[in-house]
Amino acid sequence: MKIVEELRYLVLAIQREGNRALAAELRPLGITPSQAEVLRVLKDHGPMTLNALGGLLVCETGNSPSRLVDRLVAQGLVKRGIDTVDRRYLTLSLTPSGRALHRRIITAENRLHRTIHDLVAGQPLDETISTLRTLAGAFPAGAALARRRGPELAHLAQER
Amino acid sequence: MKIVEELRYLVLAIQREGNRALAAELRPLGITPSQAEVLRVLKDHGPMTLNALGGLLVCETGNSPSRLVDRLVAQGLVKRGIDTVDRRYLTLSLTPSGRALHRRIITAENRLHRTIHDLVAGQPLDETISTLRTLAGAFPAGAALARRRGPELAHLAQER
DNA sequence: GTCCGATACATGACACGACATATATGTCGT
DNA sequence: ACGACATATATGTCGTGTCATGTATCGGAC
Repeated sequence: MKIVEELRYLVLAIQREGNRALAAELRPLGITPSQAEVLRVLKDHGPMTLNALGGLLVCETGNSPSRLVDRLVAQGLVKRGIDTVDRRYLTLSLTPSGRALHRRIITAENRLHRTIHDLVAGQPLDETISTLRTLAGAFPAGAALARRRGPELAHLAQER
Repeated sequence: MKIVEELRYLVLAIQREGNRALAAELRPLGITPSQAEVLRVLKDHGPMTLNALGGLLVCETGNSPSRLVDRLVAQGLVKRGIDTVDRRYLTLSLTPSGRALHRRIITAENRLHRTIHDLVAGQPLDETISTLRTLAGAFPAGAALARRRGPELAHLAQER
Protein backbone atom coordinates (compact mmCIF):
# COMPACT_ATOMS: atom_id res chain seq x y z
CA MET A 1 0.00 0.00 0.00
CA LYS A 2 2.88 2.35 0.81
CA ILE A 3 4.24 2.04 -2.71
CA VAL A 4 0.99 3.39 -4.08
CA GLU A 5 1.47 6.51 -2.01
CA GLU A 6 4.90 7.03 -3.49
CA LEU A 7 3.39 6.56 -6.93
CA ARG A 8 0.91 9.30 -6.17
CA TYR A 9 3.57 11.75 -5.04
CA LEU A 10 5.87 10.88 -7.93
CA VAL A 11 3.10 11.58 -10.40
CA LEU A 12 2.36 14.85 -8.66
CA ALA A 13 6.02 15.91 -8.67
CA ILE A 14 6.57 14.98 -12.30
CA GLN A 15 3.41 16.69 -13.47
CA ARG A 16 4.35 19.89 -11.62
CA GLU A 17 7.90 20.02 -12.90
CA GLY A 18 6.89 19.00 -16.39
CA ASN A 19 4.29 21.72 -16.46
CA ARG A 20 6.78 24.29 -15.21
CA ALA A 21 9.28 23.26 -17.85
CA LEU A 22 6.68 23.37 -20.60
CA ALA A 23 5.42 26.73 -19.38
CA ALA A 24 8.95 28.06 -19.63
CA GLU A 25 9.27 26.76 -23.18
CA LEU A 26 5.93 28.27 -24.16
CA ARG A 27 6.35 31.61 -22.41
CA PRO A 28 8.10 33.23 -25.38
CA LEU A 29 5.06 32.28 -27.45
CA GLY A 30 2.73 34.06 -25.04
CA ILE A 31 0.61 31.04 -24.18
CA THR A 32 0.28 28.51 -21.36
CA PRO A 33 0.44 24.71 -21.48
CA SER A 34 -3.34 24.42 -21.23
CA GLN A 35 -3.85 26.88 -24.06
CA ALA A 36 -1.31 24.95 -26.12
CA GLU A 37 -3.30 21.78 -25.59
CA VAL A 38 -6.42 23.47 -26.93
CA LEU A 39 -4.61 24.63 -30.04
CA ARG A 40 -3.20 21.15 -30.56
CA VAL A 41 -6.59 19.49 -30.26
CA LEU A 42 -8.22 22.00 -32.59
CA LYS A 43 -5.45 21.50 -35.12
CA ASP A 44 -5.45 17.69 -34.94
CA HIS A 45 -9.20 17.10 -34.77
CA GLY A 46 -10.62 19.93 -36.79
CA PRO A 47 -13.32 22.45 -35.88
CA MET A 48 -15.54 21.35 -33.03
CA THR A 49 -17.90 22.52 -30.36
CA LEU A 50 -16.90 23.53 -26.87
CA ASN A 51 -18.25 20.28 -25.46
CA ALA A 52 -16.33 18.15 -27.93
CA LEU A 53 -13.18 20.10 -27.11
CA GLY A 54 -13.71 19.48 -23.43
CA GLY A 55 -14.06 15.78 -24.15
CA LEU A 56 -10.65 15.69 -25.79
CA LEU A 57 -8.75 17.80 -23.30
CA VAL A 58 -6.79 16.19 -20.52
CA CYS A 59 -6.63 19.43 -18.61
CA GLU A 60 -9.99 20.94 -17.63
CA THR A 61 -11.90 17.72 -17.08
CA GLY A 62 -15.56 17.92 -16.36
CA ASN A 63 -16.75 21.40 -17.14
CA SER A 64 -16.68 23.26 -20.41
CA PRO A 65 -13.45 25.13 -21.01
CA SER A 66 -15.29 28.40 -21.75
CA ARG A 67 -12.77 30.71 -20.14
CA LEU A 68 -9.79 28.81 -21.46
CA VAL A 69 -11.13 29.36 -24.97
CA ASP A 70 -12.04 32.96 -24.11
CA ARG A 71 -8.39 33.91 -23.74
CA LEU A 72 -7.44 32.24 -27.00
CA VAL A 73 -10.21 34.11 -28.78
CA ALA A 74 -9.02 37.34 -27.18
CA GLN A 75 -5.53 36.62 -28.51
CA GLY A 76 -6.90 36.05 -31.98
CA LEU A 77 -5.76 32.42 -32.06
CA VAL A 78 -9.20 30.79 -32.10
CA LYS A 79 -12.36 31.76 -33.93
CA ARG A 80 -15.60 31.23 -32.05
CA GLY A 81 -18.63 31.01 -34.29
CA ILE A 82 -22.22 30.10 -33.53
CA ASP A 83 -23.76 27.08 -35.18
CA THR A 84 -26.42 28.33 -37.58
CA VAL A 85 -28.58 25.24 -37.18
CA ASP A 86 -28.50 24.90 -33.41
CA ARG A 87 -27.66 28.20 -31.83
CA ARG A 88 -26.60 26.53 -28.59
CA TYR A 89 -23.44 25.18 -30.16
CA LEU A 90 -20.21 27.01 -30.78
CA THR A 91 -17.94 26.28 -33.68
CA LEU A 92 -14.33 26.57 -32.58
CA SER A 93 -11.58 26.69 -35.18
CA LEU A 94 -8.03 27.94 -35.47
CA THR A 95 -7.38 31.32 -37.04
CA PRO A 96 -4.39 31.69 -39.37
CA SER A 97 -2.28 33.02 -36.50
CA GLY A 98 -3.48 30.08 -34.42
CA ARG A 99 -2.24 27.71 -37.07
CA ALA A 100 1.05 29.58 -37.29
CA LEU A 101 1.51 29.40 -33.54
CA HIS A 102 0.75 25.69 -33.59
CA ARG A 103 3.94 25.04 -35.50
CA ARG A 104 6.00 26.86 -32.89
CA ILE A 105 4.21 24.94 -30.13
CA ILE A 106 5.27 21.64 -31.67
CA THR A 107 8.86 22.83 -31.73
CA ALA A 108 8.72 23.89 -28.09
CA GLU A 109 7.11 20.64 -26.99
CA ASN A 110 9.67 18.62 -28.89
CA ARG A 111 12.44 20.34 -26.97
CA LEU A 112 10.81 19.24 -23.72
CA HIS A 113 10.21 15.74 -25.00
CA ARG A 114 13.84 15.37 -25.97
CA THR A 115 14.86 16.40 -22.46
CA ILE A 116 12.49 13.89 -20.89
CA HIS A 117 13.62 11.23 -23.33
CA ASP A 118 17.21 11.66 -22.21
CA LEU A 119 16.24 11.62 -18.54
CA VAL A 120 14.45 8.27 -18.72
CA ALA A 121 17.01 6.61 -21.01
CA GLY A 122 17.66 3.07 -19.84
CA GLN A 123 14.46 2.92 -17.80
CA PRO A 124 11.64 0.42 -18.48
CA LEU A 125 9.52 2.90 -20.37
CA ASP A 126 7.15 0.38 -21.96
CA GLU A 127 6.21 -1.12 -18.60
CA THR A 128 5.72 2.37 -17.21
CA ILE A 129 3.40 3.36 -20.03
CA SER A 130 1.45 0.14 -19.56
CA THR A 131 0.89 0.81 -15.88
CA LEU A 132 -0.04 4.43 -16.41
CA ARG A 133 -2.40 3.58 -19.26
CA THR A 134 -4.19 1.09 -17.07
CA LEU A 135 -4.49 3.63 -14.32
CA ALA A 136 -5.58 6.47 -16.58
CA GLY A 137 -8.06 4.28 -18.40
CA ALA A 138 -10.18 4.07 -15.28
CA PHE A 139 -10.93 7.79 -15.42
CA PRO A 140 -12.56 10.25 -17.83
CA ALA A 141 -9.33 12.14 -18.47
CA GLY A 142 -7.71 8.87 -19.50
CA ALA A 143 -10.64 8.22 -21.79
CA ALA A 144 -9.99 11.60 -23.40
CA LEU A 145 -6.47 10.48 -24.13
CA ALA A 146 -7.64 7.20 -25.58
CA ARG A 147 -10.04 9.11 -27.81
CA ARG A 148 -7.18 11.21 -29.10
CA ARG A 149 -5.07 8.11 -29.73
CA GLY A 150 -7.55 6.47 -32.08
CA PRO A 151 -8.46 8.34 -35.28
CA GLU A 152 -11.67 6.34 -35.69
CA LEU A 153 -12.83 7.22 -32.22
CA ALA A 154 -11.69 10.78 -32.64
CA HIS A 155 -14.02 11.02 -35.59
CA LEU A 156 -16.86 9.98 -33.34
CA ALA A 157 -15.99 12.55 -30.72
CA GLN A 158 -15.86 15.20 -33.39
CA GLU A 159 -19.50 14.54 -34.24
CA ARG A 160 -20.40 16.12 -30.92
CA MET B 1 9.76 10.54 -29.13
CA LYS B 2 6.03 9.96 -29.46
CA ILE B 3 5.99 7.70 -26.43
CA VAL B 4 7.40 10.48 -24.28
CA GLU B 5 4.51 12.70 -25.24
CA GLU B 6 2.07 10.01 -24.20
CA LEU B 7 3.93 9.70 -20.92
CA ARG B 8 3.47 13.42 -20.36
CA TYR B 9 -0.27 13.32 -21.01
CA LEU B 10 -0.72 10.15 -18.94
CA VAL B 11 0.98 11.78 -15.99
CA LEU B 12 -1.18 14.84 -16.42
CA ALA B 13 -4.38 12.80 -16.62
CA ILE B 14 -3.53 10.65 -13.62
CA GLN B 15 -2.51 13.58 -11.50
CA ARG B 16 -5.75 15.43 -12.29
CA GLU B 17 -8.00 12.48 -11.59
CA GLY B 18 -6.06 11.46 -8.53
CA ASN B 19 -6.33 14.95 -7.17
CA ARG B 20 -10.05 15.04 -7.86
CA ALA B 21 -10.54 11.74 -6.11
CA LEU B 22 -8.48 12.79 -3.12
CA ALA B 23 -10.29 16.12 -2.96
CA ALA B 24 -13.57 14.22 -2.82
CA GLU B 25 -12.26 12.05 0.02
CA LEU B 26 -11.02 15.06 1.94
CA ARG B 27 -14.02 17.32 1.35
CA PRO B 28 -15.90 16.02 4.40
CA LEU B 29 -12.86 17.00 6.46
CA GLY B 30 -12.98 20.56 5.17
CA ILE B 31 -9.51 20.60 3.67
CA THR B 32 -7.87 20.29 0.27
CA PRO B 33 -5.18 17.87 -0.91
CA SER B 34 -2.51 20.56 -0.68
CA GLN B 35 -3.54 21.44 2.86
CA ALA B 36 -3.48 17.76 3.74
CA GLU B 37 0.08 17.51 2.50
CA VAL B 38 1.11 20.36 4.77
CA LEU B 39 -0.45 18.67 7.79
CA ARG B 40 1.25 15.40 6.89
CA VAL B 41 4.66 17.01 6.58
CA LEU B 42 4.27 18.93 9.81
CA LYS B 43 3.19 15.76 11.58
CA ASP B 44 5.96 13.56 10.18
CA HIS B 45 8.84 16.03 10.39
CA GLY B 46 8.03 18.08 13.40
CA PRO B 47 7.85 21.88 13.78
CA MET B 48 9.69 23.77 11.09
CA THR B 49 9.97 27.10 9.37
CA LEU B 50 8.02 28.11 6.29
CA ASN B 51 11.07 27.64 4.12
CA ALA B 52 11.74 24.16 5.41
CA LEU B 53 8.10 23.27 4.82
CA GLY B 54 8.35 24.53 1.27
CA GLY B 55 11.38 22.31 0.77
CA LEU B 56 9.43 19.21 1.76
CA LEU B 57 6.24 19.91 -0.16
CA VAL B 58 5.69 18.42 -3.58
CA CYS B 59 2.89 20.83 -4.27
CA GLU B 60 3.84 24.52 -4.22
CA THR B 61 7.40 24.17 -5.50
CA GLY B 62 9.56 27.22 -5.60
CA ASN B 63 8.04 29.91 -3.47
CA SER B 64 7.10 29.92 0.18
CA PRO B 65 3.67 28.47 0.84
CA SER B 66 2.60 31.51 2.86
CA ARG B 67 -1.01 31.58 1.77
CA LEU B 68 -1.40 27.83 1.93
CA VAL B 69 -0.37 27.97 5.58
CA ASP B 70 -2.53 31.04 6.14
CA ARG B 71 -5.72 29.07 5.58
CA LEU B 72 -4.60 26.30 7.88
CA VAL B 73 -3.85 28.84 10.60
CA ALA B 74 -7.24 30.43 10.01
CA GLN B 75 -8.83 27.00 10.49
CA GLY B 76 -6.95 26.51 13.74
CA LEU B 77 -5.05 23.49 12.42
CA VAL B 78 -1.57 25.02 12.42
CA LYS B 79 0.11 27.31 14.92
CA ARG B 80 2.37 30.00 13.47
CA GLY B 81 4.90 31.34 15.95
CA ILE B 82 7.82 33.70 15.48
CA ASP B 83 11.30 32.47 16.23
CA THR B 84 12.56 34.38 19.27
CA VAL B 85 16.20 34.24 18.17
CA ASP B 86 15.80 35.23 14.55
CA ARG B 87 12.57 37.09 14.07
CA ARG B 88 12.59 36.40 10.33
CA TYR B 89 11.70 32.76 10.87
CA LEU B 90 8.31 31.30 11.56
CA THR B 91 7.76 28.23 13.68
CA LEU B 92 4.99 26.11 12.24
CA SER B 93 3.49 23.31 14.28
CA LEU B 94 0.26 21.36 14.46
CA THR B 95 -2.39 22.38 16.94
CA PRO B 96 -4.28 19.64 18.80
CA SER B 97 -7.09 19.82 16.26
CA GLY B 98 -4.50 19.66 13.52
CA ARG B 99 -3.17 16.45 15.02
CA ALA B 100 -6.68 15.06 15.34
CA LEU B 101 -7.45 15.87 11.73
CA HIS B 102 -4.23 14.21 10.64
CA ARG B 103 -5.56 10.85 11.72
CA ARG B 104 -8.67 11.29 9.62
CA ILE B 105 -6.51 12.37 6.67
CA ILE B 106 -4.56 9.13 6.84
CA THR B 107 -7.80 7.19 6.74
CA ALA B 108 -9.06 9.12 3.73
CA GLU B 109 -5.79 8.74 1.87
CA ASN B 110 -5.71 5.04 2.57
CA ARG B 111 -9.10 4.66 0.95
CA LEU B 112 -7.74 6.28 -2.21
CA HIS B 113 -4.57 4.22 -2.08
CA ARG B 114 -6.55 1.03 -1.86
CA THR B 115 -8.53 2.04 -4.95
CA ILE B 116 -5.36 2.80 -6.89
CA HIS B 117 -3.79 -0.41 -5.66
CA ASP B 118 -6.67 -2.40 -7.10
CA LEU B 119 -6.56 -0.50 -10.39
CA VAL B 120 -2.89 -1.26 -11.06
CA ALA B 121 -3.04 -4.85 -9.87
CA GLY B 122 -1.03 -7.05 -12.21
CA GLN B 123 0.88 -4.13 -13.70
CA PRO B 124 4.69 -3.81 -13.45
CA LEU B 125 4.59 -1.40 -10.55
CA ASP B 126 8.23 -1.70 -9.56
CA GLU B 127 9.44 -0.79 -13.03
CA THR B 128 7.01 2.12 -13.09
CA ILE B 129 8.26 3.46 -9.79
CA SER B 130 11.83 3.12 -11.00
CA THR B 131 11.16 5.16 -14.12
CA LEU B 132 9.22 7.81 -12.28
CA ARG B 133 11.84 8.08 -9.56
CA THR B 134 14.52 8.62 -12.14
CA LEU B 135 12.44 11.28 -13.82
CA ALA B 136 11.44 13.02 -10.61
CA GLY B 137 14.97 12.91 -9.26
CA ALA B 138 16.05 15.37 -11.92
CA PHE B 139 13.87 18.09 -10.47
CA PRO B 140 13.53 19.97 -7.16
CA ALA B 141 10.10 18.52 -6.41
CA GLY B 142 11.56 15.05 -6.77
CA ALA B 143 14.32 16.01 -4.39
CA ALA B 144 11.66 17.07 -1.89
CA LEU B 145 10.22 13.58 -2.12
CA ALA B 146 13.62 11.96 -1.63
CA ARG B 147 14.13 14.13 1.45
CA ARG B 148 10.85 12.90 2.86
CA ARG B 149 11.73 9.32 2.11
CA GLY B 150 14.56 9.58 4.58
CA PRO B 151 12.71 9.52 7.93
CA GLU B 152 10.04 7.24 6.53
CA LEU B 153 12.47 4.79 5.04
CA ALA B 154 11.70 2.07 7.55
CA HIS B 155 8.04 2.07 6.54
CA LEU B 156 8.80 2.09 2.83
CA ALA B 157 11.37 -0.67 3.04
CA GLN B 158 9.00 -2.90 4.97
CA GLU B 159 6.08 -2.46 2.62
CA ARG B 160 8.13 -3.35 -0.44
C1' DG C 1 27.29 52.30 14.88
C1' DT C 2 26.05 52.48 9.73
C1' DC C 3 25.40 50.93 5.37
C1' DC C 4 24.92 46.81 2.29
C1' DG C 5 23.66 42.77 0.94
C1' DA C 6 21.45 38.42 2.04
C1' DT C 7 17.69 35.86 3.92
C1' DA C 8 12.69 34.88 5.29
C1' DC C 9 8.42 35.90 4.55
C1' DA C 10 4.36 38.59 2.48
C1' DT C 11 1.72 40.27 -1.25
C1' DG C 12 -0.04 41.52 -5.98
C1' DA C 13 -1.25 39.76 -10.36
C1' DC C 14 -2.65 36.26 -13.49
C1' DA C 15 -4.26 31.78 -15.16
C1' DC C 16 -5.98 27.53 -13.98
C1' DG C 17 -9.15 23.88 -12.23
C1' DA C 18 -13.12 22.40 -9.75
C1' DC C 19 -17.76 23.01 -8.19
C1' DA C 20 -22.16 25.13 -8.26
C1' DT C 21 -25.46 27.80 -10.51
C1' DA C 22 -27.48 30.68 -14.14
C1' DT C 23 -28.89 31.66 -18.94
C1' DA C 24 -30.03 30.61 -23.58
C1' DT C 25 -31.65 27.50 -26.84
C1' DG C 26 -33.49 23.40 -28.39
C1' DT C 27 -36.90 19.13 -28.11
C1' DC C 28 -40.87 16.70 -27.00
C1' DG C 29 -45.40 15.53 -25.09
C1' DT C 30 -49.75 17.27 -24.83
C1' DA D 1 -49.10 26.64 -29.22
C1' DC D 2 -47.71 25.65 -24.57
C1' DG D 3 -44.94 24.14 -20.90
C1' DA D 4 -41.76 20.81 -18.86
C1' DC D 5 -37.46 19.10 -19.65
C1' DA D 6 -32.81 18.57 -21.69
C1' DT D 7 -28.61 20.39 -23.61
C1' DA D 8 -24.78 23.87 -24.50
C1' DT D 9 -22.53 27.43 -22.81
C1' DA D 10 -21.57 31.21 -19.41
C1' DT D 11 -20.53 32.90 -14.93
C1' DG D 12 -19.56 33.31 -9.75
C1' DT D 13 -16.60 31.63 -6.25
C1' DC D 14 -12.80 29.51 -4.08
C1' DG D 15 -8.23 27.50 -3.65
C1' DT D 16 -4.21 26.80 -5.69
C1' DG D 17 0.37 27.51 -8.43
C1' DT D 18 3.67 30.53 -10.56
C1' DC D 19 6.13 34.71 -11.26
C1' DA D 20 7.46 39.24 -9.80
C1' DT D 21 7.96 42.46 -6.31
C1' DG D 22 7.74 44.40 -1.63
C1' DT D 23 8.93 44.39 3.41
C1' DA D 24 11.16 43.05 7.66
C1' DT D 25 15.14 41.22 9.86
C1' DC D 26 19.78 39.74 10.29
C1' DG D 27 24.95 39.56 9.53
C1' DG D 28 29.14 41.39 8.13
C1' DA D 29 32.33 45.03 6.10
C1' DC D 30 33.79 49.35 7.07
